Amino acid sequence: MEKAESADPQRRNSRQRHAVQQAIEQAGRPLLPPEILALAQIAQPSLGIATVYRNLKILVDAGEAKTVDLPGEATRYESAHHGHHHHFHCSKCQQVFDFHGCPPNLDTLAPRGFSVARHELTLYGVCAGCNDAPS
Amino acid sequence: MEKAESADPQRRNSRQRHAVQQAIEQAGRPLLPPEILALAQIAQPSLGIATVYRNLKILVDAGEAKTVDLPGEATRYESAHHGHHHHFHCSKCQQVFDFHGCPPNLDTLAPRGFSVARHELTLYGVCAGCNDAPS
DNA sequence: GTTGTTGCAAATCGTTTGCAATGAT
DNA sequence: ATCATTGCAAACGATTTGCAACAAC
Repeated sequence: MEKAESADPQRRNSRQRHAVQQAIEQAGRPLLPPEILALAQIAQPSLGIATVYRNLKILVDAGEAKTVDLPGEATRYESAHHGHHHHFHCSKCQQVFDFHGCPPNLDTLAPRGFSVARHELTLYGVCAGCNDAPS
Repeated sequence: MEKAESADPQRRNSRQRHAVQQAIEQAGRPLLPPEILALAQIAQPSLGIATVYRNLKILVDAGEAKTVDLPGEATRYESAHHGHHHHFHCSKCQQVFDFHGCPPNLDTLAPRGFSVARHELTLYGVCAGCNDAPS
């Protein structure tokens, strides 16, 4: 029910965490945990999925990574260092694209008394590639 | 991986499906499956959670209901007949609120060549109630 | 009577956690 | 040496599915 800020432990530089971070840092798109596992295992073959999840949580808490949630899909993770952007989900190829820029004055949309800290915008439609494609 | 449009069966008017639909139709906010179960069980006490899920899927496919996905939370369901709106997620009380109105020209944000059919906007912050509350 | 639908329990999927072993400081 | 971190397997919560009984047409 709560965030539990209880004195976080000292962080150590594990090879595993580094491998996980590298994976999401180098990917240009949001990755699923199994994809991250596969990528990170290139550097750390013994890596397990539980450790991937543990480190993803740590990285997200540390502001190094962000979660990307699309309806009906498992949570993806992406670097938090790739600037502010949003996602476009192509209904044809099911791929997720980044796009930059976002509407101004989003905070004025919330009901009075509400304070807006963050927003998430996702566009759905057909990407350029699929718009071209025969069918 | 695919939607499977394979000749859907004839639908019959089961009391259970009706109860599920009534529940989401009458709620003014997105509901969790267990909440829907509880509401629908008022009319159909024998109703089980599996049937709730089965009917939610049917209703969503039929365009009667919509899913509301928030990061880290289970999927909620709401009526598709309550007009266009977006969601505000309070980081304190974890409740989800509807708000109407949305930014103009959202379609111009997508990269060139992309066609925007739909959009989803979620604001995160603290709701009026929690902003007032002592702590 | 046919066949969509139900309820239950078991199964599945994504994610988390207990624990003893391991590694970074 | 200390204590964060790991790998594995078991546990977990949300959702799905097999199946025999049931109900809508």
